[in-house]
Amino acid sequence: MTTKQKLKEAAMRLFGEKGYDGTALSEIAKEVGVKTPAIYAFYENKEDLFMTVFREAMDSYNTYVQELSGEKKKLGAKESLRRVLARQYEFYQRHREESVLVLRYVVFPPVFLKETIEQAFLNSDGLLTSIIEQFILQGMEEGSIPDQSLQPLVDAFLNVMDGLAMQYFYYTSKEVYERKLNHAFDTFWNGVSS
Amino acid sequence: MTTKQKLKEAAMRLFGEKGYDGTALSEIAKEVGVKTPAIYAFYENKEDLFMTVFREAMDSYNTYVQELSGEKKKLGAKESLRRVLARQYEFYQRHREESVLVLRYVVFPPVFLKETIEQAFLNSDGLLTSIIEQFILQGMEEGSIPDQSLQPLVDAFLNVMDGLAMQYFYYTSKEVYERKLNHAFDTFWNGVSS
Amino acid sequence: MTTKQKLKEAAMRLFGEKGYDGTALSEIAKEVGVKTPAIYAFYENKEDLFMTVFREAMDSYNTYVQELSGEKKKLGAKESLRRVLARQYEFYQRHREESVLVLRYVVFPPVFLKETIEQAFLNSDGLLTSIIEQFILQGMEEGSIPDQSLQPLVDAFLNVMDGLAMQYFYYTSKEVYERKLNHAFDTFWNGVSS
Amino acid sequence: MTTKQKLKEAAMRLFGEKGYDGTALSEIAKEVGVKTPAIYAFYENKEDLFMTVFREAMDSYNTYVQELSGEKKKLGAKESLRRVLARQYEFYQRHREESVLVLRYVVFPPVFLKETIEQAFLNSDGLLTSIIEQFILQGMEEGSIPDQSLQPLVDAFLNVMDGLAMQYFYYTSKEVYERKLNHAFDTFWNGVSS
DNA sequence: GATGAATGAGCATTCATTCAT
DNA sequence: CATGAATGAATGCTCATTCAT
Repeated sequence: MTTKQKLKEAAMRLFGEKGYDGTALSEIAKEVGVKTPAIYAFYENKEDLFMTVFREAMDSYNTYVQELSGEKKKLGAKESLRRVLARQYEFYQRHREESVLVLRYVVFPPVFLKETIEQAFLNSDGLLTSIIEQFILQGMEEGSIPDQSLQPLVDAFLNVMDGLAMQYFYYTSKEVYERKLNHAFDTFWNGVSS
Repeated sequence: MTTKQKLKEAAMRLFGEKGYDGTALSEIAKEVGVKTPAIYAFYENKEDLFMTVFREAMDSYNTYVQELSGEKKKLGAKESLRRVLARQYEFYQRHREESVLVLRYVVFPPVFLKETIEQAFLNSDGLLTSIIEQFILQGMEEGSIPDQSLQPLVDAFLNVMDGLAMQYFYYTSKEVYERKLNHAFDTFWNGVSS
Repeated sequence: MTTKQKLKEAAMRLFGEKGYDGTALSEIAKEVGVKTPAIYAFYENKEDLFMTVFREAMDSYNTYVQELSGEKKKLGAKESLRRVLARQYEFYQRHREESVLVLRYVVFPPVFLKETIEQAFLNSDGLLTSIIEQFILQGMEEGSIPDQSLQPLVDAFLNVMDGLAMQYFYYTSKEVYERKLNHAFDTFWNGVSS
Repeated sequence: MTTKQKLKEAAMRLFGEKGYDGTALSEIAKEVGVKTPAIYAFYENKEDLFMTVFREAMDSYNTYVQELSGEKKKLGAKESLRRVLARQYEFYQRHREESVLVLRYVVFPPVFLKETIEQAFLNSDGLLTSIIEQFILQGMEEGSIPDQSLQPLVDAFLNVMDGLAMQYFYYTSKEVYERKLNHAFDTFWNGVSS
């Protein structure tokens, strides 16, 4: 793997773990086995490295989420919605570094990123919203969800997702997390389908 | 107000907004109208100042939550649970700085705080759990919640709370947030009570 | 003498000798017997230190020049003009560091100083011009200088001064310099008075 | 034009404008449209590039001056001397970059150049002196200059030249400069011929 | 309590230079 | 010839911290 790629990965992990200000370029370089100035052969400066890495993580998350919409017809609404949570969980597990980074900086953006990130977040949020809407509409068509206005259900589901996002990062136990995921979803579905 | 108090407040806000590493003692001092070394008259060092401030924020949050349990008998279970969310929201609004700080460092603790914070969090979490349990039991006694095992409902409710916590910090609009809060709770209660 | 003062003097000499870019703050600090960051207790940054020092040198030169005009009546025009050169020479000798600095940066200003310096130079130049004018007028009144238009003589005298300024810095020998000064002035006066 | 030649020209301009320490090799390379290490194919290091360029500028100036001596018989002494100034002026205009460089580093040589430059300067100065001497002697033979010792007149003329050199770099206006040149020379000639 | 002076440690960044390709 | 990758050395600057006053 190229030095540039390795720098990106080290940066991803360290920026995620210790934050932008808490991560020295020298640490990133050291992890890659290179001296600090070598970074400047690939990135303009610390901010550039961070932004590159952050954008990539964000894109990776968005792509992951977007792929859900391709599968809508195969499953019932309930299973589709559960799959959304499962997929989010899968992303956290397979791309832990990206997840941490995205979550961290979406909730606590450094000043110089605030605007860019809000933009990116609204984008991603809108995408997700429309996917959820489709699944819920599907549920109404199927009859598994009674006819009612859409927004409350979408809001509730997004709330479940956000709650699970936070919990993923402070409940380290797989079992506990999966239990919480199931309980949250079951209660949600109960509320939606009755 | 004493310098010490003023330092605590400035530190609270700045540590919350810009993070531990992103906040220089000189900034805190400047906000208070004092030179940096003056801080050392009250706090051993940066870490000490941070810990003091963090602990206080955490305590403030815990106290706020704890006060809920005193009121259990006056209201029905549904209203009591809704009040929990309302109270959390109230805390965010009245003590925005404390909220940001607690949320930020519970989810992303700096290395030197990891252990302390996990302890504190488990504590707070346990407290909250038992309060929620009581309200749900009350609901079962009242008949507003069908008999069933407790944990799923508690997990679901805590998840609603966590979701709302995150959302408070990235949806800045009051109206949007309140809508999301109501929709999340209504769906939860629908799922729980049916 | 205070550290601040000592810093200024070291900066004056080093900036004059080795230029702005050729002088590291660490050198200045070292000469004063202090570590580099101590500089920041007194000056905002390198540019600030330089500007302070430069402005002071410029002021010092201007003051020196200005003092000439107070003495006009005591001497004949010829002696007064010769005294201007003598006084400039005296300034170079007594304030060698200031001289070098002023000359260096008036002729070769760094980009960030161009404007400020041009301003300061025009100021100083105007001052000097009017002093020379007075002495020449005095010469005409006395009859030592034939009536004629002023500007050619002023231009010629200022040119003598500029030439001597340059020569001071590349002819290190006192004797040679003084000879050149006398020859230049004598020829000038010959040209002016005939 | 060859890369080597282009490098020399870029170096000439940049070293003249911003000084040796203020000019990065990368800037020079960028102006030529080449990467920094390419420079090392032609020059041993920065110093070598600088010295090459400086020597060339110095030679160019010397050659220019030397060419004056070939023409001595065609004109009267006065016109010949005026031509020296005109030619110097012409050189400044046609070879502005070279002029700046020569002037800058003759007056303010960097440490590593001091010796070389003093040598070169004395050489050039001697050359110029002997040319001026010839013209003045010619004037005496012609009778346009009264018999007298040579040195004062040579010194005075060189002073005029030096003054004009300095002024060329801080009076940007062509008209002003030409006026100053004429006034300086006329006064000089007046002084010399009477 | 509070401050001015000072510092050690560290950081982002620049730059001249090297070397394999 | 020219470049990409890499580095050692240095630079300006920041920051937490100390200490005498």
